[in-house]
Amino acid sequence: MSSAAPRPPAATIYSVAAAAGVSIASVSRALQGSSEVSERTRAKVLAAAAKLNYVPLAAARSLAVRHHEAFALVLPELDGPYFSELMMGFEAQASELGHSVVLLMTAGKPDLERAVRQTATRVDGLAVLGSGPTGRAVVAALGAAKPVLFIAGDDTDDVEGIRAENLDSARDLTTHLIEHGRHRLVFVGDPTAAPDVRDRYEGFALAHQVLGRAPAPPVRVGLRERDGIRFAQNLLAGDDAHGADALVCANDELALAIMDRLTRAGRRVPADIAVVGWDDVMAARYVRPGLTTVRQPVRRLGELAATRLHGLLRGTAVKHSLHVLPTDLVLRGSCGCAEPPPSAWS
Amino acid sequence: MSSAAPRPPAATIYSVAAAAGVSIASVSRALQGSSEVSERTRAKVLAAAAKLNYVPLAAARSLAVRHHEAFALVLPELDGPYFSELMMGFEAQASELGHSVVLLMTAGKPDLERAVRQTATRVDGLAVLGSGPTGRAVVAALGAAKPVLFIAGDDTDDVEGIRAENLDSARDLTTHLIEHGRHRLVFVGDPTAAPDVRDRYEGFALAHQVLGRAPAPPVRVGLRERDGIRFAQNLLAGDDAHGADALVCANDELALAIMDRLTRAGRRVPADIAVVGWDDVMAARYVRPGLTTVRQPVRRLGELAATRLHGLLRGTAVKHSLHVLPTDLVLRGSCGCAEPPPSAWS
DNA sequence: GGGACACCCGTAAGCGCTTCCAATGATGAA
DNA sequence: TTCATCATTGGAAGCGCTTACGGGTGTCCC
Repeated sequence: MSSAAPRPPAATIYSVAAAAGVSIASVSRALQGSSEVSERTRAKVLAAAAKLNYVPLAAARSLAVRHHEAFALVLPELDGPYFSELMMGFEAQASELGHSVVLLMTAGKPDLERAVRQTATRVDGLAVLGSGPTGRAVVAALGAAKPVLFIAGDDTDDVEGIRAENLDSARDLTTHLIEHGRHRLVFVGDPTAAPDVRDRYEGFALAHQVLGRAPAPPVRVGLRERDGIRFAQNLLAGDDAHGADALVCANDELALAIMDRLTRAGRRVPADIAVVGWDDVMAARYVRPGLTTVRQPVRRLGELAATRLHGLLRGTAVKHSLHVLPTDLVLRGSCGCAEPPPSAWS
Repeated sequence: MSSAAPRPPAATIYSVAAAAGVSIASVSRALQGSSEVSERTRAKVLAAAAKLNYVPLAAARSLAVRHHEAFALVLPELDGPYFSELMMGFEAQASELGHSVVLLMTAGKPDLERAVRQTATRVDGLAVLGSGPTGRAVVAALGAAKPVLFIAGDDTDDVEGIRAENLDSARDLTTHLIEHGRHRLVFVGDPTAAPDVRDRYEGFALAHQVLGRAPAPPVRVGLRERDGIRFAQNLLAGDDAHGADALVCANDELALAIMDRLTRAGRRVPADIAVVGWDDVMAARYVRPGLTTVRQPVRRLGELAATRLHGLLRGTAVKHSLHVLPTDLVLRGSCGCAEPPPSAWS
């Protein structure tokens, strides 16, 4: 049922040196592109390395040079375009800077601290999405042993943070809804769940206040599809958001699920009730009406995380200068705007 | 403009040993949970380690134990639920098996071979999505230096492969469409692009052949949104898929984009033309009509990849036993079936 | 009370790589 | 021709950790 893995012993710098007839120092120099080797030697080494299929051992190098050339990205999960984009941006930039990225997912991990520590052993720094439980666990596990960066979280004394703009866009979005003539706006999402959501609700409230209106308290639900379904059921049953004519949802996943349920139950969007979200996920432009939402520069956020970690490591980079990236409103049909024609569709 | 990073010198096993008043061997033993230490010593070591905020150096351990406890996952990109799910499954299982995962994205990388080699230096084995250009590059860069596993690719002499079932589900899906009374089915996708797509077209063809019909040749387009848009335009212009009353698309992204464009142009789905896809992405159940598709056990594919890599490494696991995971048809409205009621909706 | 045995623990030898330092040979100047 | 100079090279130390190996306790039994 099982067959041995007869992998030949891996080539080392010694076997390459022997094959090339030079010292290991020369092999190292030739392979690192140092100028201190003659062309002749370099050629011999390269040939030997190729023949032996030599893959140097990062562990040995790391030990010698005393760093890893690797970053960790720790995410709660990886569902939906937000995480994908973030990760792609991070990986691209890290790679550009010469770093590998090791990934750690925290959802469903029984011993988070252990997982964090194990990851931390092999990287120079970690970027963590959110400063919530995950973020705290990371800091708890690591102390200040390695640089940590919070993405879309609050920055604290010992941890830096970067994030996208939320408050202003929330205010604009809410104001936009009010200008559509909506009177009873309800925010769907839990402001205490994440700084992102907190800021969005704050913007929502602000838009009301400048008009001398009182914002309704938020309906505290999670960010996932299932939370939206539950909320929609409650709304239809008359329990939540009574009489609302506009729903400002904390993200698109929520908004999409709610819109779907409402529509199926005969409510018309946006005629009876407007629905908007955040993130501009792919599905947001496929539903009818298209979902009005806020596009976040998520990829850039990922890139910035890698860049900043790099800076932190090298001691260049101002400490605790929170970076905030701008966002864009994208208006589609669900807020009451005219649906853009197909040709302008993107 | 820049401030130094005054990170104190990291604690090592030596500093912990000194602080605990024991030898480094004892520290190692205590931290590894070896039984060869007294409770007293273990407690002292743990306390010292905690106080010093000790994070052991994986590089040093790797060097000593001669493996990395890490796998690489090599993906072309990370857009959409397919990749996310795959990665989540892979990471979860790898973690379960005590491995870290380092991620390598190949899209947009100028020097792929270099990137692969750099990644390979720090892992015990690599899982690669697809046996196409990316897969070949990996094998080229590595030779047989490390175990490599192709996910959803062809397995070759030196590389193992795992994948989801495609041919049968394609046959079933196609047959289902024919049973709905469709006569002119067209396959949208390029069978030469990936083994996945190849098998899907093969199943498509098979379904025709058993009924004594001749399958139409595939319309060779890519798998992305933009490819779907272009195809839809051609179809509307009468250039491609002339007279088709059913479109079997190589994936959901394509199907969704096509369905959207067609609907906007006044074609009724499924009345005028049925559209089906593969993957069961989130958006597939939000569009109206719901997209009939094939659900792949993508997460399990990721898990299996990690498990198999682990087996390969330990020499347990049969070589070249291609694993094929079963798939499910999920019937929604776009093929002509009655749309399931909300309560049965999932 | 002495020997055998467990049980812990410290010593030291590497793991594969980088890099400082000294040695070598070649080259040019005197 | 001789000596200083330079470009290359090899020797060797050391990065932090694991793990035989052997030595030192304490315990138990005869």
